[in-house]
Amino acid sequence: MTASTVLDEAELLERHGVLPSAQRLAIAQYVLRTDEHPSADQVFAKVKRALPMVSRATVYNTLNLFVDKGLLRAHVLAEGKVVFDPNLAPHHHFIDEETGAIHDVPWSALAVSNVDALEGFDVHEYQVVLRGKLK
Amino acid sequence: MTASTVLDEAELLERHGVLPSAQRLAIAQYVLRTDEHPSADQVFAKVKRALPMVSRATVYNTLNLFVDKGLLRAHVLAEGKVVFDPNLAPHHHFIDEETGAIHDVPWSALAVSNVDALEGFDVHEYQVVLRGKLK
DNA sequence: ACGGACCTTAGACTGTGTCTAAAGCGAGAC
DNA sequence: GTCTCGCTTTAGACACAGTCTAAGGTCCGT
Ligand SMILES: [Mn+2]
Ligand SMILES: [Mn+2]
Ligand SMILES: [Zn+2]
Ligand SMILES: [Zn+2]
Repeated sequence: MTASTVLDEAELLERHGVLPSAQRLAIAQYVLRTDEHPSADQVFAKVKRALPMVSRATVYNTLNLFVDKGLLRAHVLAEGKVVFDPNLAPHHHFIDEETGAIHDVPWSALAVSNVDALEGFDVHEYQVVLRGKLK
Repeated sequence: MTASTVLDEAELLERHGVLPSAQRLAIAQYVLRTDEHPSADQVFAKVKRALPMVSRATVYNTLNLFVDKGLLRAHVLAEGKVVFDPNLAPHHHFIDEETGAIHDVPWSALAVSNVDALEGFDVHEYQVVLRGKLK
């Protein structure tokens, strides 16, 4: 994986109009592959292990750039932090009330009816947000 | 309304185990009747008009107390602020992407199927969060 | 080499929410 | 009527997420 992974990440960034740099690649290699829904400061902590001199501002700038360029989505699902999600397909979220962990729920696992018929609202996107404990 | 409204609020607080004070009543009279989904600092701004000496700490303490006592629900629907909602019945939320305004969507307006059959998740509550523009 | 565009950096700054320590208040006890 | 004790309120300090600024670094094209 290693060498070809980095090349693939560079290509992916370029295809989305993002010039690859060492910092952007290090951030991409973690955040575009995780299923942890990390916050910006969690990304910062992870990336510092691979690239100790990276700055907090660069991590925030890069995550926001990735969102703008369509490489990542940002979600607000709990108090106090935005989380980043490389899963670009529509899906729902389950939040473990005991740990705060966020789990993806496939779009096909649930069905929401009547969205198009809602009076007065022109809905661009929606998701079901579920809370509970793991079974 | 006015005089009997205050009495009703005091009774409501007492029934939920909250000792009524002038500050708590002033906060209750706004936040338990609004449909604006205000943030704590929006509540603070409103309540200061009626009770100019009220402190920010009291507003935060009181809103959290109301949530603990089941008079209010707190929601995190956008970055950077918790909003408070006196509508205790299950319902969904539509967020106007242009203004950030939050609108209630009645539970009966949508139907979510298959929640109970989700593998691995013991769901305690859920809601649909919709974003778009007003029609 | 040089210039210029773009990127990264440290740290200051802002806004939301919590905590602390001291003062205020009010319903009984006397 | 005053005391007292628990509860409430207050101002401001504090903690943390996120943004901004100003300065310096990097990468190319010439
Ligand atoms: Mn952002
Ligand atoms: Mn809270
Ligand atoms: Zn997700
Ligand atoms: Zn609501």
